[in-house]
Order: sequence, then C-alpha cells, then structure tokens
Amino acid sequence: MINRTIADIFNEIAAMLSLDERPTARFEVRAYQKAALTIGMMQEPIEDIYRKGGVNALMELPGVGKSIAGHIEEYIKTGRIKKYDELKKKYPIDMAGLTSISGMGAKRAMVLYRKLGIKDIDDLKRALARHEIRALDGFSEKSEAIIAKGLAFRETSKGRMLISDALPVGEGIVKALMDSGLVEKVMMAGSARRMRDTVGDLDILAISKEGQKVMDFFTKLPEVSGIVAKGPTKSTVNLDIGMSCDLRVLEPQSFGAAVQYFTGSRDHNIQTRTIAVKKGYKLNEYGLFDRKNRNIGGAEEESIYEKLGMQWMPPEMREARGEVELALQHRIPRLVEPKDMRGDLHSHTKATDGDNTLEEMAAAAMKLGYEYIANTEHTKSLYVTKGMNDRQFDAHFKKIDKYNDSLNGKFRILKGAEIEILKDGSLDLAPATLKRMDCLVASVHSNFNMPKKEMTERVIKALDSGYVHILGHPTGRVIGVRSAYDIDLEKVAEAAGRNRVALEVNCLQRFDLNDTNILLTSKYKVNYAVNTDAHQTGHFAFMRYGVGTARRGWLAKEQVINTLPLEKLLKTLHR
DNA sequence: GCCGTTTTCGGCCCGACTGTTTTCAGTCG
Repeated sequence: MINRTIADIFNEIAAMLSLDERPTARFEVRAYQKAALTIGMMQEPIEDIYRKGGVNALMELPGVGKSIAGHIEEYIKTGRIKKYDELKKKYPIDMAGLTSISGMGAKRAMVLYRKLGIKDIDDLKRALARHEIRALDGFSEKSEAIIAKGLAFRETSKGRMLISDALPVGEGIVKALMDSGLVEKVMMAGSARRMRDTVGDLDILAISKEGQKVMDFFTKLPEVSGIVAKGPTKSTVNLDIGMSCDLRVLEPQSFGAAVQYFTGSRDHNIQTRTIAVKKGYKLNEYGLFDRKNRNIGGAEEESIYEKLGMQWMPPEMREARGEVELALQHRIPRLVEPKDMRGDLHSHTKATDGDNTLEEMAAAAMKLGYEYIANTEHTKSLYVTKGMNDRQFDAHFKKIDKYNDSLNGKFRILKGAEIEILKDGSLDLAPATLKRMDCLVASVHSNFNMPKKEMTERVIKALDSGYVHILGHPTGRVIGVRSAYDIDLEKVAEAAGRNRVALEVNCLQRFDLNDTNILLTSKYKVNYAVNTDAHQTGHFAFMRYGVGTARRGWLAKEQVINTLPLEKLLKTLHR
C-alpha cells in the first residue's frame, strides 16, 4: 500500500509549488493538495486501482486528472516522479518536515535555507540553539521564539488523536465557557462534531458580546499550554493533551452559518456553497446572503439548509459522499442514535483479561439503562489473555445462569465468547460448547500478515461454521498501534449476510469497522453490532463513539442488532 | 492542475491573526 507515500509526495510538491511565481501556480498547489487528501484517505491500495483499470481508473478518483494520474502511474512503475525530483533539485530541503512545524510555511523554510543553509529539522534545531534566526531580515527574537515553540509542540504532539481522547477535553472546555457566564451559547464544531475516529484539532464556537473577555478566559484555562494567536473574535491555543484548539466568538445572526461552516467537512461545504451560488445566494461563515446582500438564514444551521432546499442532515454524514444529493431529495435516512442502544454484545471480565467482575459489569450496564450485555471471554488459544477452554466455559456459564436467575428478568447476561478464528479458519472450542452460546463473537488475533485471499477464506470459513453471531473487529486495526490486515471485506460481508452474522463496529481504540468500511459492506444484506469490547466498567461509555462511527456509515437503527429488545435479539441470534 | 446543470475555457472560498509590514505578506483553517 503506497497511498500514504504518494499523498506525502503530493503534499510536498504542493508546498514547493507554493513558491512558484506563476499566477496559476496557487491553483496547482490546491490541485496537488486535493489529490493528496483523496489518496491519503482511501482504503483501497492505489496500486490495485491502477492494476485493475490503469490510468483511466485513477482519473475516476476525485481531484485526480490526466497529469496527476500520470504521476501515480510513473511512481508505481519506476518508484520515482520526475516532477518531484526536479522540484527537489530546485528546493533541496526537507520541505514536508519543516512545513509541518506550526508557523513555518514553504516561503520561510526557503529563506532559512538560503540564508542559513537549514535543510531539515535537525539543522533548524541547531540554528535555534545558536539564535541565528533572529538576526535575519524579516525575522526577530519573537519570530524565532514562535518557531521554537512550534517545533517543541510538534515534538510533543501525537498528531491526530482518538476522538474518544479529544472530545471529552473539548466538551470540558465547552462547559467551562458556558459556566463562565460570558457566553450566550457555545458549541463544538469541526471533525469532532462529525465524530471522525481521529481529530487533528478542536473547533469551538460561541456567541458573546464580550469577545475580549471570553478570549482572556479561554486562553487562561488550565488545560491550555500555550497561546498561538489571540484576537477578539478568534484565538488558537495549544492544549496540554498535545493538540490545538480554536475558539471563535460570533454575532447571533451568524452563529448558525459558522456552525455549518466550521463543522464541514471542507468538501461538504464546497458542495453546499455551489448549491447556494446556483440559487443566487452567497454562503459563508457569517450567513446566507441573498442578491441584495441580506442575511436570510445565518442564525440557525437548520434554516441554512432549509433555504437551500435541503433537508438538515446529521453532522456525521457531512463528508461529500452523496449526502448533499439525498438532502436535496429529502431522503436523509434516520440514523441510529445512542439512546437506541439496548445493550452491548462484546465484553470481558476478570475471568480472562478484563478488570471487573461479572456482577460489576452487569451493574454498570444496568446503570446505563441497558437490558442486556453479552459476556464474551477470550478462548484458550489467546494465551496472553488467560483464554478459557471448554471445561472453564462450562463452569463460567453455570455461574452466569445462576446470576441471571438472581436478577428475576430485570437484566440478562448473554452467554458468549470472543472465540479465536485460527489460522485455518477453525474455531478453538468444541461444538458442544459452541452450541450453548447465546452470542458468539469470532475474531482474528493472530497471523495478521496472511495474503489477502487466505485471510478472506480464513474468516469466511469461520462464518460458514454456523456458530458465529458476530464477526469481531473485522479488519483488525488498532488506531496508532496496528493497521488493518489485508482482507476482501465485500466477500466477507456477502458471507456474513448469507450466514446472518452481524459485522462488529468495535469502539475501543479500533473503530473497526470504520465509516468507509460500513458504507462498503452495507450494500450487502448484512446487520451490524456496535460494541465497546469493554474490559472494565468505564469502557461502556465508549458506545457513543461507536454509534458516531455507525452514523458516519449511514446506519439506521434497524441495521444494528443491539438496538433490539432482549426477546427479539435472542430470536435473531438463535435464528 | 482539475473540473463541468455557467462545460473544453476560465474559474478555483476567503477571512483572521501576526509580525515588522508604513500598506502588506505569510500562515492557517
């Protein structure tokens, strides 16, 4: 998979082209950035697309035309891109690394190269240590300090952060602003509102008449580690969690427009703006303006979509994947919501690698208003988790039966397991044990590096066994730890549909399936289970992010089995 | 360099903040 490499090269080409004096160069910059974005986010290896359909297939990708498709072909065939090599000769520095520092663009990077010979981040560190930058024309002690700060932040920053790590911090800031009494309204926007699995920064919007005071308050919050910019309407701070946070203060009549604009995504906004232009309107972050420049719908996000002839849509859908067309036809589906969830079908206890007892887990689930959870302990082949054998499951199930009896029907623990799908696709418990399962989750935890065909056959063999109810984390990725294994998800989805096996949307640091994989697989007649994979009582709280991911994949309540009341769920599982 | 219900040429989002700029360039989102 060379997608990331190619995306990085295109971004670096864009940075170098931004130094070009030609008037059209800035549009080329944008073209390369757009292509980089497309390729960087794609799930399918770009070399597969090329192999199947050649340059024409590449040109089908958004933002990829004849020229860029040619570059991709050249890279696949030769491992080089001539245009990139030539630009590198002209600008022989680590443009990608240097421009990744906040406050450092291509132009400043080149000034530092020409004047001080700085080629990469190590050179930059040395120059900073010797205070050489402050002496340059156009720089000062202050700008040197800004670069040093940007570099320090980059070193401590982890880049994109899990939504489940970032959003609670953002919501804490939103609450602090609300409690300050300085704002009339405050709201989270950006990719966090869209519930992307990872976020690069936080965007917060507020209404207030006292912008300066709000910014004073905001920039002094305890979680703020540094101030990047501070003005009466816009401020940017670095947070101690290693990510930045923007706050904008707005007029009431612009708030809805700003919420719409800053929620994005960028491509969704471009499509929405195009519709506004066609209607003779102008849409920006300050409002929706008619021909006479009157703001006709800026106060509420809903009214903007309404005035554009569109149905309002959940933020999670706003990724320019066809939701704009659906909204124009008023066919936005009703998506699954956190309150629809009646239980969690993947959880562990102290019996294997969990931290809490069965009783503690059940009590936590009851507190959330759930009707049931499935207890799905690991099986014997996964030694590191103390996986259990048939005899141990027999004893464990007796314990669950006894506990369920004591609950008098108030709540139910489903007997299950998270069973190993072995290398050959077989399951590592005896049929007699498997037959007793209310809810069997089957997962791959070993031999991740099999060729795609073998991995696909391995998983499908497990699904065809007739015992499996849910395919656990179907691609195996763990964000920040491990990438997905190679597997043909469409074939897997087809087999899952045929066997009435639900695909899991696993919430705990995996988001697996992710949004694009849900959209890919939901073409097949397959159901889903949104599960936290809780290893302690606190993990049940991750459900909201899993539901967010499901919503990003356009899932309706009816497609998610753990929205069913207990009796209906059992019927579905016992098929 | 891409793209098309303004369609094969001509447009492409544009405003906020900062520094050292005396009128604006660089960076960012």
